[in-house]
Amino acid sequence: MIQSASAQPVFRALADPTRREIISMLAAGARPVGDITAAFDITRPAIAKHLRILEQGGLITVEVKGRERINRLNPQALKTASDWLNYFEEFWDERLAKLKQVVEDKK
Amino acid sequence: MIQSASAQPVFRALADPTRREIISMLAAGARPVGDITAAFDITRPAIAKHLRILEQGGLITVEVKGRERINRLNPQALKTASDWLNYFEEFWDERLAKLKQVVEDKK
DNA sequence: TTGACATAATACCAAAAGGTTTCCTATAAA
DNA sequence: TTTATAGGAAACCTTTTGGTATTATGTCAA
Repeated sequence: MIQSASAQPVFRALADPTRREIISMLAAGARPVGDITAAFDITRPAIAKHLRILEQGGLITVEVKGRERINRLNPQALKTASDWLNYFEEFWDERLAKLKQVVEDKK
Repeated sequence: MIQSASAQPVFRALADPTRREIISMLAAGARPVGDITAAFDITRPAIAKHLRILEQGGLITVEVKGRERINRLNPQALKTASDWLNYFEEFWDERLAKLKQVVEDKK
């Protein structure tokens, strides 16, 4: 299969539940670091580390605005992971699997 | 959003590149531990650990057959991760985003 | 029944991950 | 022009991760 070269930082970013929650949060709108920190029980430096990993995976972009850093979801990066998984769609989708079977039987 | 309770072991399993390669390999057919080990540059115990993590994530099932352990892909588990990601589809799919815009404008 | 084979189990190690506290810097506001 | 606010940076700690080597176990085959 075509193994996307940039899949690793994306899957790495998605591996942590806190980071996935941050993604869900940012889907509702861009937020500064402080807002995000307020929604969790961990310290700001911990959130900052998660944000950096999300940024490395291309999942968020950061816009510096005065003394704030606005974190914005970049959903295109999620597509990288989705594409990888969807390659296996034929294996889990029964309809597709049966169609495949019919096609192969006709050969 | 509906946060699937079982998403964590799946995303955890997907986080490692070796494990994703194993998944790709098993998509072509079930394989015993030795076969999988032969395809990588790491030792059998290392592969065995990866397989256990894949099993914990529900991504593979294991069938003991004599002295062999046949590892079989369980693609349904991949769907768990895919579903999570597809929740955000509207954010990355321009067509959908525009449709959403039209619907919201009509309100 | 005696090897050879497929794999598990255990003990161990180094590095990475996830967190904390403390201190520093830049911007906004009084 | 102080002072409060938003956030970064560094140092440190503990647990998890990904790997190793070694030893043990059950099964097939000569």
